[in-house]
Amino acid sequence: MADRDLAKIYAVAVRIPFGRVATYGQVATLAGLPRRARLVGHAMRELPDGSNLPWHRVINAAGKVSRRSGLNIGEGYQRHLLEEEGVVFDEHGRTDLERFGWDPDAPLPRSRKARPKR
DNA sequence: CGCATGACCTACG
DNA sequence: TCGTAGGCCATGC
Repeated sequence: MADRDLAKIYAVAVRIPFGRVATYGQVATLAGLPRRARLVGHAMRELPDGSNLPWHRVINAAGKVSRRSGLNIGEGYQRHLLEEEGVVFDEHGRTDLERFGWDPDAPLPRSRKARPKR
């Protein structure tokens, strides 16, 4: 059922740490849905506004914030939220997945090890 | 039930 | 990095 898959997606999305971003494919894979990145997109689209889910931390594989169909919520709203978390965007509206990309192997990089330096 | 669309991804050039 | 092509699947008409 779709609802069950959506629950997995939400479970993964809520795990995205502060100041980090994850791609649809990544979330889908972590949710146990390798080829269902599109489903993640639909899941986000169906998300209510007052949701506690960090949907703004979910972006596409290109490192850019995806544009919702038809009316978008605002000019760079998602980008603003990410910037508030410390995520930096370049002129192309793209972010560095190498630095801000969420590493499932390093859920909490509170110490050294996974240093997002580059 | 079939067709078109979509907050997408991967592969190839 | 970008453009094109193929694929996946839920949702709406």
